[in-house]
Amino acid sequence: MRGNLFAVAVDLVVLTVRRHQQRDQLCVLLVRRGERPFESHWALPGGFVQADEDLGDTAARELAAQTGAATQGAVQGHLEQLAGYAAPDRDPRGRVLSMGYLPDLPDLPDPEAGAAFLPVEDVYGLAFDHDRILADGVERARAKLEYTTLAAAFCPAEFTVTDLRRVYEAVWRTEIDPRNFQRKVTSTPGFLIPTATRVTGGRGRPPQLFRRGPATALHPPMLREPIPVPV
Amino acid sequence: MRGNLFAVAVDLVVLTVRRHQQRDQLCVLLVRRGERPFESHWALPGGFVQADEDLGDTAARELAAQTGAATQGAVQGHLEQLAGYAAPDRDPRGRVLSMGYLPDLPDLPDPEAGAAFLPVEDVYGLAFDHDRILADGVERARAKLEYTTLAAAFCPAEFTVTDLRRVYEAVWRTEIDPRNFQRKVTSTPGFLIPTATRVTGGRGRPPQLFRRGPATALHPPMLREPIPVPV
DNA sequence: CCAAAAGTGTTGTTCGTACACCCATGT
DNA sequence: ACATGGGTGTACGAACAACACTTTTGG
Repeated sequence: MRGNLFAVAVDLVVLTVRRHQQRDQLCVLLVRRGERPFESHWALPGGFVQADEDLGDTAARELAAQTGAATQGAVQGHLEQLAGYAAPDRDPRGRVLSMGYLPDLPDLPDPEAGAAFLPVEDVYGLAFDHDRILADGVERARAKLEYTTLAAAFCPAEFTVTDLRRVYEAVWRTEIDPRNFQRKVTSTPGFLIPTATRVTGGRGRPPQLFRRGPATALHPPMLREPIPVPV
Repeated sequence: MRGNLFAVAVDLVVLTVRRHQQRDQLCVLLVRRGERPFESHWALPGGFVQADEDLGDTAARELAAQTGAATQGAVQGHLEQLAGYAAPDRDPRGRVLSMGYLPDLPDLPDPEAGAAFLPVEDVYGLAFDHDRILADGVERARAKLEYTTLAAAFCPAEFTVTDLRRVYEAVWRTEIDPRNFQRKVTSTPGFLIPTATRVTGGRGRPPQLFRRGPATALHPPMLREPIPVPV
């Protein structure tokens, strides 16, 4: 069998929306490397594929290790492959191919020591080519908000339409008309399930609380820009 | 460095539209394997990543080897990564990770001996997990017709609106209203460039001939189904 | 003239945007 | 009362489906 031999790794782009510097921001889970190369640099969590593992197995195992094993069951089937990265010089130790993975999962617990959620806008200089993998993951997540119900996974178990809108606004860095957004998401069957309770204590009219519905696709999709008119 | 070692390969899903059994059909380039395992089975063209090659380099090299080196220059930058496949038992020789690639290229010459374009609908039982890779490639190509001008790459250098429509119909296995299709594609700026010549010899009114324009995106996209109403 | 294929005009519907307006609560 | 945020109604426009209709060739 011709060809060079590679170590194969999986790197995770774990995204969430957190309040940072007085606004909701898209954040990514990073870990501080404890060994060379890139010792003490931030990096995406990940690890090598072991014997008898498929890529998704490795991704699920690493995800459970980083975010608490409790979520492992719910994680299966919600891991999306991003792309493969295999530039000859991407790892000084030798040839390593890394597969990027993007998990779609509900709101996450706070990270352990040595790990943190940092706003993607402030992140530069990650280890290896992780800046690139992160950029691809963010772009994929942005695209998925358009045609899937992924945004609801960034919210807590119960949330308001405004919470959901803030997810879109944080991920896309745009402003969305609250009134049209309301109609759009509440009229999509299976996206949001109303609960009996309402929120109290806020300033205005108490909003309705919703849970995630069974729908995964958005038809028609949510539009990201005010239509790029082709003239 | 922990983890198992893999050979890394690239497999190409080279698609084209050809006339087969009296109708235009989406066909894929396959090669007959000359060695074990899966000797004499059909397989996707591909090969192993060599030293100092990145994945795209390997894909471009294999593509040039299979379709004639003449196209190599035009091929750069038109290779889209599909996904990585690394099931532990996908290759009996040992652990092999394969990256699928989908080239977007203009109409192709006839294949060499030992290779053929076969209708994707008739293809089963390819070597390794190539049935799966093919299915992923076909689905990606179908999706790309919606929002890119890829369909024009399946046509000869000069083509009619009807030629272009037949590409959509062959790839999507649907029927499209010729009149609305005409308006849609001719009104998208940069998609089609009219030429001075017209076709003669056909049965009805001679159609206008077009060349591929510079546009790569389709805004708004071409719709694939009569809108899957969510009720 | 007639059939066949190319191409245009028109109408109804769906869906998004913009924005006026009403609702329900805290202060 | 009034500010604040939640939520509804409505008018306008863009784009698509459906299909009648005109144009231009070959037989």
